Amino acid sequence: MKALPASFYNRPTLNVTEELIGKVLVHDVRGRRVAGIIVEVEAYIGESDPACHAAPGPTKRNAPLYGPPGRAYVYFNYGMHYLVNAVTEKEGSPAAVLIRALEPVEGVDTMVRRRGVKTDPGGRFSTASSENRPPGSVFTRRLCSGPGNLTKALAIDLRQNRSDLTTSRLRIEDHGITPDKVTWTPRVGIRVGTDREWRCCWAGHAGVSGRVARVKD
DNA sequence: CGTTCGATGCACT
DNA sequence: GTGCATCGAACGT
Repeated sequence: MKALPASFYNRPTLNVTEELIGKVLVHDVRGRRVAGIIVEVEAYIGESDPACHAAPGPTKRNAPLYGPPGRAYVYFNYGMHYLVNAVTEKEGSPAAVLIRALEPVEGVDTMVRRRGVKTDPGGRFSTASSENRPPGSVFTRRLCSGPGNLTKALAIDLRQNRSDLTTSRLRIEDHGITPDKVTWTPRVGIRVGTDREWRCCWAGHAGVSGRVARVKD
């Protein structure tokens, strides 16, 4: 399956944001392919967006945001989580799309092991009914739900920062999957820039993360 | 169902 | 020293 070309990312970020829903994030580690359908993302656009890491201007950490589109921007947060973004727009225009949730489709056993969760058939990581999923896939709906959870399941860390999503073992592919409908809401887990409705979800999808917007003072 | 809170490390002021 | 683009356990209703 072919990865999306750089031209896909070299466009207005909100267009890329919406069209990433249904695409497939893949990580190949030592020949072990693990993948999930993207069902929830958020846009972070430019130095004028107070929630974007580019808001303070260029720094060592946010440098990938200023780089070429189609690269990964991975950073470490809260002392324990890695978060992965796809860099968008032309070089010099700092913007990216945060990947917040996946529906697991390949390497579920590997994801379960990396997450360290128990596969309790009756519990919260159990299979769930879902339409629009490839036949035969096991849908463990919480396995890759949340930006910190999915990087753990896919073994994404700072080694993948600046990886080329069009050619490297961390890639985003088009499998011809399209959501029936997407929903735009305010972004989640931030204290500033909550007025922008730049979170895009596969409407009604069970894999969307359960986090709620924080109340502003 | 809801809210609160501790874990944990680093970039940035 | 402060504040995170989080998570899940532990509580309250």
